[in-house]
Amino acid sequence: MDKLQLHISISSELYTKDPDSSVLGQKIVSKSIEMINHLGFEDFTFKKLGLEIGSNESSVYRYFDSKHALLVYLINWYWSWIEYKLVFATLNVPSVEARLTQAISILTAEVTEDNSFSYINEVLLNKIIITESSKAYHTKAIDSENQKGYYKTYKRVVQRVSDFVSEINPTYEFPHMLISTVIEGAHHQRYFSKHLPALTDFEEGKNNIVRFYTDLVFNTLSNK
Amino acid sequence: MDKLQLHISISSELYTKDPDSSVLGQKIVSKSIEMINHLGFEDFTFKKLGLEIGSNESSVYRYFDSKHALLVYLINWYWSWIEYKLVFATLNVPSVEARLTQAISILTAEVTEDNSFSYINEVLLNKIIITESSKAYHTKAIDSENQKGYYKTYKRVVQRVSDFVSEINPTYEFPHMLISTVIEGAHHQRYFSKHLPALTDFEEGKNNIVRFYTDLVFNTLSNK
DNA sequence: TAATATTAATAGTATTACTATTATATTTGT
DNA sequence: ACAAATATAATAGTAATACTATTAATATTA
Repeated sequence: MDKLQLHISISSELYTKDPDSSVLGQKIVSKSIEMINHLGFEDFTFKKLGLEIGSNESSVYRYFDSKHALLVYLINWYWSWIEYKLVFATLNVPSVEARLTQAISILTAEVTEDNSFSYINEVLLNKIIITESSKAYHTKAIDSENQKGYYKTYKRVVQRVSDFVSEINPTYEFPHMLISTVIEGAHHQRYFSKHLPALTDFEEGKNNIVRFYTDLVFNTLSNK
Repeated sequence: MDKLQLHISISSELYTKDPDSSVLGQKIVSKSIEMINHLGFEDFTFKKLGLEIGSNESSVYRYFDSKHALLVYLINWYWSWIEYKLVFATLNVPSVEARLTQAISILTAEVTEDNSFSYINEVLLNKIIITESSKAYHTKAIDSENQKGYYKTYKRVVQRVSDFVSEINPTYEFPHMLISTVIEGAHHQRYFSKHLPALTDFEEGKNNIVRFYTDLVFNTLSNK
């Protein structure tokens, strides 16, 4: 899939004006990914973004209602991209076990290469998901936003992988818990490995996070 | 432990003036727990707090440098309290397996009663931990704050329970990952059950979250 | 070319997260 | 009992944030 000109389409509730439809919009998305990484979401502002892209704060507001809305957009882009990778990687794999193994790897591995089929840097976006995404849904407005479909892409990914789990063990009670635990857990472990290593058993180059969650899932499904 | 006049002591880096040392300080802590629950951390301000406790914004600042510092204080109070419960519940339990079962239950169960041995409402505090605590450590200042000991209570709790894991299976590679996955996971599942139920298999009254994580841990430790 | 849409620039607002200063209580040591 | 020290309240102020509104300039398209 490396040089494929893939187009991720994002549903229209997630922006005011489609950022994919203009050069300015693409610059907004592309530069905001860099800046959120660099400054952290709290210190990132539309004013600073406008300055960096040689444009104006008010121009950014025509694409996104708020910086929260921009973060939600980025998160949905990310999960659409993961969903694409998931579908692609499991398309012609006959064994469910192998499909689930692939899926867990995609969900828990660090993103190390920017596939550069677009103006979006997936390596940096993965870092944003790890460090900032929880701020998007830990909000008082969660319920109304959920109704508007702000989190549907994420939910669809969880459902898709939970289906593999249920196919392997149809009587297993907690497929969604298992997969959401794996996804959120892996993100936490990657963050902890850099900042709170006492909470982790991460070791460079040993693929511990992917191994840990893969074993966790298959032990859980095989046992009892 | 119900009516015990337990005193949780919080190390002095975590406040400017010890809130436990005055009526005003206690009111600050007590009221801020209510208000953060009610408003969410973003909309909670020291100005609003001052108003509610019939005092002044600037008075609050003498106890805590910032609202971030107050959140960190509350988180440490919570984990000190959990640590106390952990020690108490496993004190005279001879079997490690039973100690670990107890520990997982304490870490993953919902807090439903305010033990009222102090001015702190543990039920509300548990809700703050679930919805707001990730905002405390997903910060650009994490590394310097970690060095100052802002997260040591949490790390100590993880270590304590990881020790049970290692005692049961000394060759198991990932005791810290396992326990931090359980803790963070359980908090996520409780939040999802209320706001994003598609990510969960929660059912009222069936104790699914505690059961799920207990099974996860013991399957992982017994297998292979 | 005119109409339309897009973008840039400017200005303004309420609120936030503080800091600094001073006045007034309250506590404490002798 | 009284002065000294300390704690608190009140007021004012600041730079920055997260926007909104308006107008002007520039592209695009019909």
